[in-house]
Amino acid sequence: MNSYTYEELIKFFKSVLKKRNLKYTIQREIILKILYDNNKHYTPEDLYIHIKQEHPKLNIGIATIYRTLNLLEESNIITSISFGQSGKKYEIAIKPHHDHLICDICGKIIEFEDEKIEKRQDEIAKKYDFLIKSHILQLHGICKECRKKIKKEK
Amino acid sequence: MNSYTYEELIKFFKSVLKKRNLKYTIQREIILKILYDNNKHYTPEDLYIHIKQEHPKLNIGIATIYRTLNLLEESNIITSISFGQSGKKYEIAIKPHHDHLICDICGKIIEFEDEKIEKRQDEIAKKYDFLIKSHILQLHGICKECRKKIKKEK
DNA sequence: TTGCCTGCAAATCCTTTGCATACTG
DNA sequence: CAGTATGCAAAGGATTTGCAGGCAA
Repeated sequence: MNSYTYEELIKFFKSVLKKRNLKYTIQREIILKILYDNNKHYTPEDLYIHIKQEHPKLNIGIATIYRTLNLLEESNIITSISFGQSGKKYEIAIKPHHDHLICDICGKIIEFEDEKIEKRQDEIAKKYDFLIKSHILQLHGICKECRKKIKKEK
Repeated sequence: MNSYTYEELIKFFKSVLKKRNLKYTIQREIILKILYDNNKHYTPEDLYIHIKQEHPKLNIGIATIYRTLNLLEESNIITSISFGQSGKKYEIAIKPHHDHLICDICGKIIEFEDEKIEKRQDEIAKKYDFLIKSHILQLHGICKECRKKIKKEK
């Protein structure tokens, strides 16, 4: 699948900014870079703390983070999601379609890709007359190693 | 659609209440009934407005709705989810697993169920020797109505 | 130089909490 | 009757906005 390099992503971001007569600032760059480099979900607060630590000389405000996240989300460069009690979390949207097996015990992530599922998704979209832009598929559970460990403990 | 009848659900709810020494009130009943009857995702505000209209004589407070939703979520009777700009939405949890088509423009959520995808997931899990406990499948994009709107605006 | 951006603080919105009264079991 | 639940209003958090100075194009 077509993964974006960081350079390609920046290029895309800059073209979005240009179209909307907006500017490329160091704050916007840093936020996007963190989200790109670390394949994790961040709350605005997470990002704020991360930036304070990594860039102590930069006196960033939380408002800038909110504004930037909203801008990136509108531009479909990042997406947000929230389940249960957890707050809203953001992650890069423009990435290859890596689906995930996630072990809820040890946190290990196994990536996979499956043609059959992708194809079936397209059929479903057609049925509902829906234009798919991206998708998220996560299978949560317990990996082989953790199941072994659990057995031993018993 | 729901695997539980309303009576079964109420019975389950009452047993939860009993265990925790809590009481079965008209407010709790109404909220659960709305979520059961209308197979939709509600924000607390949505529910508040709905109840004000359907039960004008009942002077319900928004705090009660929040408290009840938290109680129902803790009890795993409902679940919450939030995508994109939309706030947190609640729906009945005790029903067959289903996945989501999410319109990134208007925030509408279309639910679907697909045997083929579920089956394929099991095959993938077997391949990696992984025990699936749950999964998340979201197809993001633009719904029919929003595509129409966009066309008109051009 | 011309706006857009930023940090700050104030404002706003959403959710939770404290309290006195009402209700369930 | 005891103890929980409710509505109300106030408190608490999270997010947005207004503003004056700073910066990208």
